[in-house]
Amino acid sequence: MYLKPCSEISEAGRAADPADPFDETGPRRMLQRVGEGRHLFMEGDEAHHVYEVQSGMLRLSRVLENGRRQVVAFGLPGDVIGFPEGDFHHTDCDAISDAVVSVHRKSALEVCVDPALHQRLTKAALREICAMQDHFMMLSSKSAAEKVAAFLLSLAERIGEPSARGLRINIGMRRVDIADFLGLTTETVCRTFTQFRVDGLIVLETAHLAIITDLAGLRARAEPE
Amino acid sequence: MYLKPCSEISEAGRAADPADPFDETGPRRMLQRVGEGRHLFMEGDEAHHVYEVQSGMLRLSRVLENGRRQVVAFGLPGDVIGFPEGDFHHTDCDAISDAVVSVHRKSALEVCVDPALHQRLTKAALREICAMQDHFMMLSSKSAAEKVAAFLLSLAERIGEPSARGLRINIGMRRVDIADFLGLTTETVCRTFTQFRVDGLIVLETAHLAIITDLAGLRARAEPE
DNA sequence: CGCATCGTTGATCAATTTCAATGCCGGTGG
DNA sequence: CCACCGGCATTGAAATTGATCAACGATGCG
Repeated sequence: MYLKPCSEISEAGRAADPADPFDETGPRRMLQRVGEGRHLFMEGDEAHHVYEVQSGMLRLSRVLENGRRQVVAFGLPGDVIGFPEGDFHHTDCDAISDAVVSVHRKSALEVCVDPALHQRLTKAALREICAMQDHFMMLSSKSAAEKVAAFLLSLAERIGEPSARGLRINIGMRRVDIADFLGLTTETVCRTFTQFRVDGLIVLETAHLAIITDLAGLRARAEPE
Repeated sequence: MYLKPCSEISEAGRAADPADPFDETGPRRMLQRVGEGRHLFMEGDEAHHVYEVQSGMLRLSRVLENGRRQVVAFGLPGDVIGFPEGDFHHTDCDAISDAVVSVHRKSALEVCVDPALHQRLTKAALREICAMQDHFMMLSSKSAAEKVAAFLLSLAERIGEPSARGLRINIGMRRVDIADFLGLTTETVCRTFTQFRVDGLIVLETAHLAIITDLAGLRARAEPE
């Protein structure tokens, strides 16, 4: 069982209501903290806001009745999350690590009272569509090695930091999140990490701190043959 | 090889330029025909328009260098397709069957000169995001049977017509399209159709005309266990 | 009628899932 | 301070599934 049933989480697991966000830079910038493990919203919730991730990492996922889970996306700083469909959210969203998001009324997507914000959100929606198409390519990649390599590379592109030994990645999510994101099992993700490690493509300082030591080699693994 | 290389298609495979669409109901409604097999746009093309499908069926896909293909979505009547990212299209789009689309300037997504249209397109973009999340669930479904069942059900929901023997579906796309949409091979799609047929869930009048004779049974196959 | 394209079926094989056990680490309480 | 516990990561062996390779059938078109 990946997630507790909704009833158990109830209000306890929720982040504080955005009605009382802490406010850093004036009314234009309503911020909200989301503690690790807390839900920002859940599938079926009425959608009042969209969110821009400022810091931390969030996880967007859908859960099937039987407990199977698909991680739809990870929300990293700069991402806009919580695009509604109709008046409801269609995914769960919870924080993998303590996060701060800025809150915008959903209506900012529809009407042009704040043209700059509106355009930013619209562009984000289009970027999201494109990113999801990229994700399709990852999901349909036939082999586990291709998926995991592509995943690491996309993560490196977003949050990789150059270091002495190579590109350093702070992998915030757990193996099961990666597995559910890529349509694999945790075991397969693990084995693939190990394979990359013994092949000298990456170094795992800890399970969540990876260094890409052979970028070209990893890129090669992201493609067939 | 699924698709001819770009060079072979060149301009010959393209639909007529939208600069000269036929016009049925005045300037607000610029229509464009896309003959079967013709491309509406290709990955990397500069994006000037977005399109609303009026009739026919289109296919949105991405092709990897090695010829592997992922069908990102099918464009059915009512769908809006061609959402750009930056100034470019990030998928190919071609017609599976003769299609008619109405053409809107890309800018209609950004500025609110025509609020009704703008809102319609924005809603379509959000719907698209949600639909892609549904597609993720299908792609990550572990078994081929689940994928194909879910695919048939979603198709039935969109274009199914009640008939004496059950819900009738005109499957416009070929097996290879379904396979590339679901991350399977044509052989596996075939075998799964056959399995559903011998199990009495569907009847195949022709390869492209299916009737769901046991909706509940098919729904059961779309889920694990 | 023959060719080309697509759909179907069969047999084999490789890959990943599954099931199971062990290791690792941080937190907690005696 | 140390032992224990729970969650997560890792590894191993077996079982299942879908890909692959190959052949054949159906259908439409010149």
